[in-house]
Amino acid sequence: MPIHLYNTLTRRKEPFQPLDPKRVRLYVCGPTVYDFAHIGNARPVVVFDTLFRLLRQAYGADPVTYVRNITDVDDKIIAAAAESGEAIRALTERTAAAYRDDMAALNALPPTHEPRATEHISQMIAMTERLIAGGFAYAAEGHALFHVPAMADYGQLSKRSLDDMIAGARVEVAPYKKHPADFVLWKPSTPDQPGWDSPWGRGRPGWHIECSAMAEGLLGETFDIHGGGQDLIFPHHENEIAQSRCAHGGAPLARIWMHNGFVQVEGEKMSKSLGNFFTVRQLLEEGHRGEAIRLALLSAHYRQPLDISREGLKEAKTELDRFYTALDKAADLPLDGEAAPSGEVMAALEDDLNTPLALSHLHELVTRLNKAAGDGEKAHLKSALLASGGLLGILQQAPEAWLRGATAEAGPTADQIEERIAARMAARKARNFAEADRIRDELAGDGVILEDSPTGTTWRRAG
RNA sequence: GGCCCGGUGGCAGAGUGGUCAUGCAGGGGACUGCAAAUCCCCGUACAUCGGUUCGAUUCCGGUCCGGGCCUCCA
Repeated sequence: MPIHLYNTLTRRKEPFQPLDPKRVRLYVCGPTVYDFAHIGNARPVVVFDTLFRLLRQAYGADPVTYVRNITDVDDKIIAAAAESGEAIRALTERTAAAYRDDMAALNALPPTHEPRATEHISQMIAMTERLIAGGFAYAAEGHALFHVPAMADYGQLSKRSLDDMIAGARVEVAPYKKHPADFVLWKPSTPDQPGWDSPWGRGRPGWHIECSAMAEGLLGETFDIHGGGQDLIFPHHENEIAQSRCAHGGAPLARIWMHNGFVQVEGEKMSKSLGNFFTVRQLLEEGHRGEAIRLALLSAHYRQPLDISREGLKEAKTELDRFYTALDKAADLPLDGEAAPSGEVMAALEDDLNTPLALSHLHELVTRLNKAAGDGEKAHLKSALLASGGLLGILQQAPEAWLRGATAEAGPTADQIEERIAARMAARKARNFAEADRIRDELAGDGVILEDSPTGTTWRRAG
C-alpha cells in the first residue's frame, strides 16, 4: 500500500508519490532559538521524525532529504539577548545546542540539513530582489514588502480571501504598506540590532523569507512535503507559498502540506505566550525519560490535539516497562536476519501516520511474544517488535539499560542490589520468608522491584 | 464576524454503515511460600435532536459544548 498523507492544501488524504522517484524531499519549520524547547515545540519534531523514519523505511535512507531550519535572527532573540545581556551569537549557539540535546533525548534523528537563517542572508536578499523585479514586492522606507494583491490566488492554504482578512484585520497597518495584508520581506535595523547590508539599507530579513530561501537552496523550487504546527498555516506558510511561487514563476512550493495539532494543558493550547508550558528539559530533569515523552507524544494521532500531563507520561513509562520486560526475557534470542517491521504497523503508519493504531499493534505483538512457547517464534516476534518499534523511534535501547540503568534519583548500585538478592536467596532457601520479605521490602524502598522466577531472581528500577 | 478542528467506556485513544480496537486504572482467576512479572476472563462507550437506510457511534442536516487560527507562536 502506498503511503497516504493528509494534505492541508486539499483537506484530504492523498496517496504520496515523490516528485522525483529517486528522492524524497521534506522540509519542516524548526525552532527560533531564544529559549528552551517546550513539549509543544517537541511534538512536530517527534511527528516528522516518525515520518522521516517511515520514508526511509519505504524509500531507503539515502534518498530521503530532511531539512529543518534554525531561526537565529528574530526580534524575540534580540529582545531575549537585550534582557539578559548575553551576546546574540552566544544565546543562539547555546539555545541551538540545548535544542539538539533535547531532541536527541526524544530519539529524534538529526535532519539531513539544519540550515541557520544567518548563513543564508544573501539568498534571502536575492529572492527579495527577484520578487521586486517581478512586480510582486516593493521597497518603502528601508523595508521590502510583499504585495499580496499581486498574487492572484493568495490564501489557498489557509482558505481565506483577501476580503476576509481585511474584514478580520486586527493589526494596525503601517503607513508604508500599499495594502494592509502586505508583509515584510526585509526590515531596517538600528545600529545596535543585528543587520546586513542590502539594496534597501542595513537591515534583517522578515520571518517568512528565510524558509523560502533555504528550501530553495537545499531542496529546489518544488519539493514533496512541507510540515509544521497548525499555527503556522497562517500567516507563515501562506506567505512562504506566496514568496516562493511568485519567485518561481508560479511553481508550487510543496506538494503536500502537513500540520500537527497542538499540545494542550487542561484543554488549552500550550504556548509560550500563555506561559502554561513545560520544557522538555524540565520533564527530563524531573526524571521522565525521553523515550516515555516520545511515546506520550505519539499516543494521539498527529492532527489531533494532545493533552500532555504527568499522568500521561507515567502511563507511557508503564507501557515501555511492559515492552522492555518482554524484550529483556528474550534478550538471549537471536534476531531474524532480515527483521522487518510488522505489516500491520507499517500499514497503520502508511495511513497518514496513524501512530496510535501502530502502537496498538505493538501491544499485540508484545502479548504474542509473552505467550509464545518456542524459541523460534519468540525470536521472530522479538525481531518484529524491535523493527516496528524502530519505525516509531522507540524500543531501541538495551532492555538492561531501560530496566536497570541508572536513573535520575541515586539508588543502590547494581552490585549492592545483587548482594541483597543473594542474601535474600539464602534466606528463602532456609525458608526464612520473613527475612526474605524484609530484604525485598527494603529494596522496594530504594525503588528496586524484584521478580522471582524458576531460573532466579531479576530486578528492575521502579523509576 | 470569517476560516478550521473536535465531542467514543473511570482515564488515554484508534476505528467502523451490521460479532473484536488497543493501552492504563479497576474487579475476578491461573501461577507464586507471599509477591512481582506474565497469561485468561470482566465492564451493555460512541454529546444531543432529526433525516437517509432493512440497519448508524460511523453518512447528511440542525442544536449544544470545547479547542484553534485570523497578531509573535510548534
